[in-house]
Amino acid sequence: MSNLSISEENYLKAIFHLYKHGEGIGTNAIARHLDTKPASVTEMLKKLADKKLLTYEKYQGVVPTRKGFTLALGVIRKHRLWEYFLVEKLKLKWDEVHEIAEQLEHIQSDLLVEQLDAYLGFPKLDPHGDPIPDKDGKMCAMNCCCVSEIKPNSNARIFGVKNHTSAFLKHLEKLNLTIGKTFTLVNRNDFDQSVELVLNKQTMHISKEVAENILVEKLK
Amino acid sequence: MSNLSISEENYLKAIFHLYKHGEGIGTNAIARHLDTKPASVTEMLKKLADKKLLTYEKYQGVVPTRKGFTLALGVIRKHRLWEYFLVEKLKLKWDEVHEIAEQLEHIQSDLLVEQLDAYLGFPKLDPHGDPIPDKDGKMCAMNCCCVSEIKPNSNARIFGVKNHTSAFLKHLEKLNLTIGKTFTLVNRNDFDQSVELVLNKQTMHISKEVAENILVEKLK
DNA sequence: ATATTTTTTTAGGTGCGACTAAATTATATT
DNA sequence: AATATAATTTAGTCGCACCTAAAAAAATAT
Repeated sequence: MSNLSISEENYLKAIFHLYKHGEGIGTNAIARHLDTKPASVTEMLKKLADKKLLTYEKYQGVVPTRKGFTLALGVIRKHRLWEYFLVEKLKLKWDEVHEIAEQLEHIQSDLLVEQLDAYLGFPKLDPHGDPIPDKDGKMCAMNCCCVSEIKPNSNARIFGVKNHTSAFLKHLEKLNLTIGKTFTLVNRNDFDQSVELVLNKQTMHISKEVAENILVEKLK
Repeated sequence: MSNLSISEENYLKAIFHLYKHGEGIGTNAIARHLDTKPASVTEMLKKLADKKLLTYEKYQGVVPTRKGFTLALGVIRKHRLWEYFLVEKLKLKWDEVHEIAEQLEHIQSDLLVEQLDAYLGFPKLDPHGDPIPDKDGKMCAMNCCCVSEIKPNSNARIFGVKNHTSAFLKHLEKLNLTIGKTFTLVNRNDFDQSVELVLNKQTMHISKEVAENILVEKLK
């Protein structure tokens, strides 16, 4: 029975995300992700290594083990199920749920999670377009990319977001750039990487920062 | 903004319950309630007194302040709403929800609580018959007593329970003594305070311990 | 290849919430 | 009222998860 503290779960989650985004899992990166200091990370890595949740050698970085992976996925599963619940059942807005789910993801009860999943109808995607791992950690493959990666003159449908902060999501809401919307990217400006797109026959400008954080699936 | 730790919330809750049941709020009693040691309680009482959640003077015991009272009620509200949710929506059994609600009650988000309450239809009672405080801390008055307090030859309807442990609730389930059931108490045995009652035309015996933990409303 | 910068680790400390053992105060008994 | 018992508090520790400052190793630049 591996019962982890909230901190330990958060470390595993952070390491998982860095690993998946191929960002290189350094002490510094983890610290930035968790809003903590590198020295604290080093200590925790030793503890997690003792528990066989990752392999760690001084100065050599970190590799999660299968067990660590599985536990991280379990936390992510809970986070995304709760987000789905909060939006679909409790009618919270997509920019209101992240902080709450950060708390709910640490509730320990397998029974609870499985019943919640069933109650929600085994959803595949959370309100931000992220795939929800099933009971066995499997999740649907994602075939999407950032707006900053698609070519001018292509059509795309908004699939999800990379940034989950309330500020960003509210901004998207204001621009009417929500999940499911389709648009045509008409131009990318070389000097600042901002893009022009047409949505509902209206032309709009979005900054590089915004473009990098919107995930789309290409159409046709 | 008074943001309490989980420990602090648990102390307030324990003190509230002792206070309400008129059990005398001693360091010892609180420790027993929280499965901790009296010395630890003393320290925490000082901290809670500093935060004006109770008044405390050495060796003189404790009195919760209005603020402490309100915060305790808030935690209890959340506990009971979550229990209701777990049973009514997720279909957990009444003996499976207490532990989980002990965790969920510490989730911090006013918005979440109010939406949950609305989603559940503003329930007045939780699955164990305990009243759920509303937004303002008001809850319906309870007019019930223990089976150990009613007289032979009276009819009663089961209203709730005092003991929330899984063991006790499973026991009741087995005896078919669940909320809403009505019975006639036919006799109380002097030597062990056990009682005989008739439910669905069947006579059954229940121990003093069980009788003390079943709440009933008297009929006719 | 050496020097500089960045990253990572160690050493030593802090606050929280628990603990044990010992001292103190309150309560009950005779 | 004196004494025994029970409740409470103090004093001193501990583990966890964080911190800062300084040392060590790795990466980068010259």
